[in-house]
Amino acid sequence: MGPTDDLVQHPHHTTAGLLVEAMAGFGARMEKELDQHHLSVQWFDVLMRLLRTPGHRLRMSDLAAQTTLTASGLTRAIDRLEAAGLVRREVCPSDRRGAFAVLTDAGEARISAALPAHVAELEEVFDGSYTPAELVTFTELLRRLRDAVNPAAACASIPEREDGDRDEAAAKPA
Amino acid sequence: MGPTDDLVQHPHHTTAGLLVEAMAGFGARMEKELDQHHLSVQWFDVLMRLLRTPGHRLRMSDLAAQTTLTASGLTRAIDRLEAAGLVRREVCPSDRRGAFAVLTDAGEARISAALPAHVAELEEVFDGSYTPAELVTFTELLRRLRDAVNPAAACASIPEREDGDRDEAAAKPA
DNA sequence: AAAGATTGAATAATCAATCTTT
DNA sequence: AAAGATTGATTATTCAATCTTT
Repeated sequence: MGPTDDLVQHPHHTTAGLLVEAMAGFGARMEKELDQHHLSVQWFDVLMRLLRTPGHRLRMSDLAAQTTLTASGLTRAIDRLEAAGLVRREVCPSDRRGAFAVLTDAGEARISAALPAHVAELEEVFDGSYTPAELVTFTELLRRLRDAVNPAAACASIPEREDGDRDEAAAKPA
Repeated sequence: MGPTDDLVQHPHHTTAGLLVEAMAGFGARMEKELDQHHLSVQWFDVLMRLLRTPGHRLRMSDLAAQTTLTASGLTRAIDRLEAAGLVRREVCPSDRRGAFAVLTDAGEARISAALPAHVAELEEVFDGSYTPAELVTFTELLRRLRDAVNPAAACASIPEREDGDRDEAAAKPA
C-alpha cells in the first residue's frame, strides 16, 4: 500500500515547495529584467563578482566556488564571456597553473549599465513584499538555512587572507 | 568610471545572494539524499505530485505548469520515467488530444520507499535551523515572495475551491 | 603525486516547428 | 484556427580524463 498520510501531508513539503517556487519566480523575474541589458543571470553574477573584487579579477577556481557551477562549467562560461569581450583571461604570475578571469572595460560598461535597473528590480520585489524589519528577518532566516545546507559557502564569506593581493570578502556579497 | 558605491554595495544583493545559495545548497542536499533511493529531485517531484492526486494521474500540461519544466521538457522527463517503469501514459478519453501521466505500482513503491528518509531530511534541515515559530514565519515570508514574483503559481495552488486556505502542500511537494 | 584548469562524451533543457484532435 | 503534446536542432551542464605546473 501507499505511504502513511502524515508523510505525504507533512507541512515541511509546503515550505520546501515555496522555497523552490520563490526561487524559480525570482530567477525568472531577474532574467527578464537583465535580458533588456543583454545579460543572463549567470553573466550578471560573474561580472558582479569581478566588479566587487579589487583589481576586478578572480581565480577561476574561486569563481567556480562562489557560483553554482563546477570548474568545467565555469571554464565554458568564461569562454563565452571572453568571446563576448566582457572578460579576459590572464595567467597568474605567482602560480602559473592558475588563471585569472579579469573584467574588461566593455564588461564593466555592461554591468554598470545594467546595475541601476537591477537594483530597482530588487527594491521593487523585496521592498514591495516586506517591511524593513521583515526583510531583516527574512535575510537572517535565509542565512541560517544557507549555513545549514551549505557550510562551505558560509565559511567562504569569512575567508582567511593569504595574499595581500586578494580580498575574497569583497567578492562575496553574502 | 564604474557605478556608484551604493548600487554595488546595496544590501539587497546580500538577500538575493543568500536566496540563491540557500536554494542551491538545499537542492544539493535533497539530491544527495534521494540518490540513495535511486530518485532525482525532479523524479521525486513528479512522482510526489502524482501520488497526491486522486487516481494517481495528471495531465501533461498540468504537470508542466506545476513544475519548473516547459511542456517539451516535461514530455522528455515523462519519457524517462516511463522507460524506468515508474509512470505510464494514458489517453484522456474525454479529449483525445490530451495525455495523462499515471503512477505505476513500481512508481508508487519507489516514492513510498524514499518518502520516510526524505521527510526526515526535511525535518533535520528545517527543524535544525528554526524554532517552530521561526519556521512559520519563514514559510509565510517565502509565500509572500512567491506571490510577488510568481502570481501564476499562487493562483494555481487554489485549484477549484476558492474558500479556505490554499493547499500548497498538495500542489507543491518539493 | 597533487592542484588548477581545460577538453571530450554524455545528458538534459529550451525554442520553434509539427502532428493530432477539437 | 486553436489546444495539447511531441520532435528536431541548439545550447548548456556535468563527469571523467588530460595537460601543465608545483
